[in-house]
Amino acid sequence: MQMTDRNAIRTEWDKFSHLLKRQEIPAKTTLLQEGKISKTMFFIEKGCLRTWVNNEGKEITTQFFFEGDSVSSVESFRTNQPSLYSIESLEPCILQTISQKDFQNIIENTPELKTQLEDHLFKRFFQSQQLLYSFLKNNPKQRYEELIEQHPHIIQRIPQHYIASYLGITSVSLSRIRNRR
Amino acid sequence: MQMTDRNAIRTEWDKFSHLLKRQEIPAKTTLLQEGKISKTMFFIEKGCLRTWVNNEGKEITTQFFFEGDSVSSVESFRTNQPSLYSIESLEPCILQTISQKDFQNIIENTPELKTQLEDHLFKRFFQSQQLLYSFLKNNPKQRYEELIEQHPHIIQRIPQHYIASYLGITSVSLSRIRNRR
DNA sequence: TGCATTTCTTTACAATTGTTATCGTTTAAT
DNA sequence: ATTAAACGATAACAATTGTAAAGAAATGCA
Repeated sequence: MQMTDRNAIRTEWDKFSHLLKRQEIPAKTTLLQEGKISKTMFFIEKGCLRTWVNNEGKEITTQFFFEGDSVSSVESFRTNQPSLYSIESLEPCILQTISQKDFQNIIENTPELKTQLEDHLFKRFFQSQQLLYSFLKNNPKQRYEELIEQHPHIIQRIPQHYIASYLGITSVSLSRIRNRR
Repeated sequence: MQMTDRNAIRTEWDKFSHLLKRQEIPAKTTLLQEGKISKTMFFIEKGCLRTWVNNEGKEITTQFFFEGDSVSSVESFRTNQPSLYSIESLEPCILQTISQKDFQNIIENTPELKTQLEDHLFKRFFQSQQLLYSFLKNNPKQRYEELIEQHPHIIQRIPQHYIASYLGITSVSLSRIRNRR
């Protein structure tokens, strides 16, 4: 999964701002390709990103990220294994980036941040589980309504066909759900 | 989510076997009720357990555990929050149990084990994510075939209606999938 | 062994979803 | 401003799933 905890970790990282590099990218820019090893972590200053996996030629979006979020292929970043998903911009973005090497140095030499990172990962784990439960408990319509309730900014900002795959359905089906009743 | 990493953590824990209590329970025994705070971790010596959530009166099984697995409501155990699911035996079991207090003492005083626990949690996080991807990528039939391939012992040992809810479908639908082709 | 419970299958029907395609509309880039 | 690309809605049809009910088969316990 990815890191994303608005304003929580980011503020701590400001102490190491000299290790950050500013980067501007247009929309639809690939920051990490599925199968490659993640060597960079991104902080979103402006814009939004998504992660997605290729499933038999079709793109499935697995997560969205916005201003204040930190994004990387966490497993790949941590274990040097190939990433299971791609990271891509959905809008023109301003990013701050840090290398894996610098990141690991900071973590190893700052116990406080290490603890914070572990707590952060634990929270992400918890959220991932909650999302899984939503698939077990709810049908597509219910998941869509849950998304409206819990993450209205996603509905407002992201094109629907990305949201559809994020919900595990086709864009046709999402359009039907929206225009029912 | 729950801990489960056959023979990995367990062997380390043998050093603290004097803190473990042996417990024998019949099938269908509730070890932790949804909404309660988890104060115990279980190691399965013999038998199997499941975790499940209540969804509008219907039970949805979220995970299965077997010999060598360690089981607790990890989030509840770690944060003292009410558990989101129940833990229940599916067969008569022999368990070894350790209290939250003893567990935390060991973790805090054994850096090696603390690191091991964090790695373990990271792996669980990764698995939880993989499972989520399976829901995004595959239809029920594909998920069932994936389960046969990756966890055949579950198919062999667990009644089908539990497996059905674990796959996010009804037992009727699973029966149909099995008897197609 | 016998009985009760649990488990699995099957049927019929309604509802939902996937697929493919078409067609406006909106958005973005030059 | 014009053109191309992206996006969303809709239709028709096949396939899948949920629901409710009934019954067969397997299991567990007295």
